[in-house]
Amino acid sequence: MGSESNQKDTAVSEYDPQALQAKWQQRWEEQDPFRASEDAADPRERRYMLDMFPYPSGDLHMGHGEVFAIGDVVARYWFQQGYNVLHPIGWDSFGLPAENAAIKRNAHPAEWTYANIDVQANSFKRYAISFDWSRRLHTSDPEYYRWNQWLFNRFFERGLAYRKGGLVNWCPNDQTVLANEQVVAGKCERCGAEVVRRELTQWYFKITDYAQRLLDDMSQLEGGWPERVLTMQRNWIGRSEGADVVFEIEGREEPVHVFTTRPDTLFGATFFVVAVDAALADEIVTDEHRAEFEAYRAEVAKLSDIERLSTDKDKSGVFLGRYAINPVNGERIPVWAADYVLADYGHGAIMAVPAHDQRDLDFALKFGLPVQVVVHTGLADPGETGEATPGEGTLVNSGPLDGLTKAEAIATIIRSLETDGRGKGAINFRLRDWLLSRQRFWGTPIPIIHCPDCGEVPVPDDQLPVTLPDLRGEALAPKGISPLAGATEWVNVACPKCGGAAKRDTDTMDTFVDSAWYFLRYTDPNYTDGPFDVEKIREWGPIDMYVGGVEHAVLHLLYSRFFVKVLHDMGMVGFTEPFMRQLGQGQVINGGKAMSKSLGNGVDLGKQIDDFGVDAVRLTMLFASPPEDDIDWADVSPQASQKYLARAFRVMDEVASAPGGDFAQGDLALRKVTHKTIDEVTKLIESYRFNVAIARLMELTSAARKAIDSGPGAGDPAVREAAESLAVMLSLVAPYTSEEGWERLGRTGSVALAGWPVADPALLVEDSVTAVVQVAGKVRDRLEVAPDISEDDLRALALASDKVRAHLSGEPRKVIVRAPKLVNIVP
RNA sequence: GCCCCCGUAGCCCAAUGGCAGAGGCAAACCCCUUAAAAGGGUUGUAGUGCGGGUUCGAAUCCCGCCGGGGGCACCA
Repeated sequence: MGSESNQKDTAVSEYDPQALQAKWQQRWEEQDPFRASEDAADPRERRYMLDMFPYPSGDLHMGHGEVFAIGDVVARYWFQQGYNVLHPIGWDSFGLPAENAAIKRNAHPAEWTYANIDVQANSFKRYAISFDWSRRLHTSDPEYYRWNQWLFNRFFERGLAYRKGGLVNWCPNDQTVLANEQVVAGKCERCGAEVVRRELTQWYFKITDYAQRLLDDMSQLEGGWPERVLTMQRNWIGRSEGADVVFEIEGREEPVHVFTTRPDTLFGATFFVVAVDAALADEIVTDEHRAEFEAYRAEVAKLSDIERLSTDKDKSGVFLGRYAINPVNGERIPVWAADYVLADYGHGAIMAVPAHDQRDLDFALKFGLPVQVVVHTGLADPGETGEATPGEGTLVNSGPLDGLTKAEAIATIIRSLETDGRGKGAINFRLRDWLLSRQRFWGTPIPIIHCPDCGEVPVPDDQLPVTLPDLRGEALAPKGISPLAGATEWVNVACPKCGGAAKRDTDTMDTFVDSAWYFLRYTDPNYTDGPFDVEKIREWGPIDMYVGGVEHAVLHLLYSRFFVKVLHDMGMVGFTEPFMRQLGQGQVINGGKAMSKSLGNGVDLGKQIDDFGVDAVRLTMLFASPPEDDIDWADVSPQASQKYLARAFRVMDEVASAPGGDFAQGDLALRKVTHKTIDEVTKLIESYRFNVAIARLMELTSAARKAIDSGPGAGDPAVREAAESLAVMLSLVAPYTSEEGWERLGRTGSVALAGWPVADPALLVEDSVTAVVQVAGKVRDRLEVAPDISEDDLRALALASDKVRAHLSGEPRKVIVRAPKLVNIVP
């Protein structure tokens, strides 16, 4: 090939992203290059890369664009490294939006759902994500949700699924109950409506049985999960250590337990508080006080959660006319009902120690209850100041505890309580059981039949799945009870046990049940003998990398961890944690704000792709910032990304040597750049620092550009080496550009499976390095030295420098040498 | 109120105890062009939010503030 520019101009092709997409998407469709192998004889090590599966709310949006780009880099890197990679995709396709759409269009939720899934699947294919499409699943398929029901039955058998009545969170907008985790600051996590409390009988999973293990097993995740997510889970589980103390209530046979983290302050308990909505309050209130109590209870019930839980709200409560007996000193203390004590934490009742607890003090001062100091902290009397003293100190007014420190007193009193049978050391969790019933249609029917004679009877496994009846349009409108209740024919069945007339449970499961185990089914989504093939999970699990949004830090991730522990106890999986590593990506925002319809600042992923091409959009997402940071689309330039890709493409396209040449004959300077880049990019990808990795690829591209234009020229083997390495490394980010470049380089087969380049250590060694010589921290000279120079030699060289000596008068006090890069002389 | 993370150039971000700048955007200038676009190239600007401290040496470690973000929040 000649070097005349006119000849070059005709040879160089235009970089046309849309044309490349059409060409290569079709080839990949034919070649199916990312299929995971189940062949037991396949010697490749297995890796499981999982993206949080999408909800089919419409087409893919910018957030999907980011999260799947990140996951795809990891998966494609592993493919290049020669692993047998499982990188599946499916849809979390049960849920409310489908139902709302169906009501509006007088249609079935499935129509909207599966139409959206098709749209998203096509977008994923265009977006060039390296999925194994053969493992696709949808949670709304009866063949999927049948296994939700099967698992429910197993949980039920083990006492881990149970029904109980109680106050629950109710979303008046969605007309359904919510789990604790789905209530954020008193509002519905999904729609933002203010949540109210309702008395309902509902199904729960007993996640609290696993609270301690959920906490303990986090040690397996340290270093693999973002610290932030682990902290959030710890907060959510909320373990506290203390004691259970038994109080007699005058006139009640059964004593009452309270949980306290401060048993040392037991002598300072001057009153007793029961949660106003606890059954105990209703039971023990005297006739004399009942009217007042009921009025108060009604008033509290009217408050929204937000008002009720607001910290700066005035304390309120009523005296119940009863007295409790302090077990350590026999004192009679009045029993009050108040809303600052929660019915569903601890035992729904507390001993109040106003001197050392601010909440109790506020209450005591408001109602004129006594304040008794039992820990001398050196601070002023809380009864005078209104400031409780919860800190360390010496016990006083506490009989046998006097003179002890807080820690000593806690240990002593617990021992003493245990001896007397009046209490014991105890641990309490903030975590509540997982409420899983939902009064909505588009979900998994709870496989229980209510029989007047046999009670709650699970639908036998061989009769699963309990499929949804065919309801559509108006029949799905929220009425406060499940739409399934209206399907009379469906509801009325024979009891599986006695054959008598019975009714199906009409609630459906929280969709978080669907997502709590879907990753296990990817190993064989068509498996018919169980939710997943135990043998295949042994091969693939646990998941090596899980990529998704931090918004699921407690919900989905906690539930999945719980499920896997139960499955472990059932002997179905060999591990106790599902996700060994987790990468939580930030959000894509625009102009400093979350994208929203009301703000009118939405950016459409499809439009971005139309304008700049898939590769440029992916590159922009990954180059903008570290994965976990938010990306402000107003700060980035997909246009610039496209320009870079065109530049990279031209380098590959202009290589003038034939494939298979001897790189060793190539220009040494460029070869060193190439190998240094390979080395650094490898480390950067492995530490998920994709933005920096891309910067290195840009440098390599510039170096190759220079070599072509003003160096050894396009025919030099080093230029080919640089371009081929670039094509492979860039393929993680920009698969279309790389495929085309690879083909232009005369290479055959998909670049995606070409194999990751390996840096030659011999080419990573520098001939010389610049050593900086500082005097009192200021740079005074630079020396070119051998990289393996000894400390002594470098010290001698530095001290011999004229520029250095000019700043020295006499002998230096100290010389610090860090060969080969730095000498600091302290005069 | 408590806990965590983050403040580096006009902007997005590198540098994890050793020369503050790798990369990009924007800006300015040059080459190419009849011209423009495209393309190629060159260049600056910050002393790291503020104040202390540790150290031969601090963006980096420690303490206290300021600003931004997040989590928990009447959990006994």
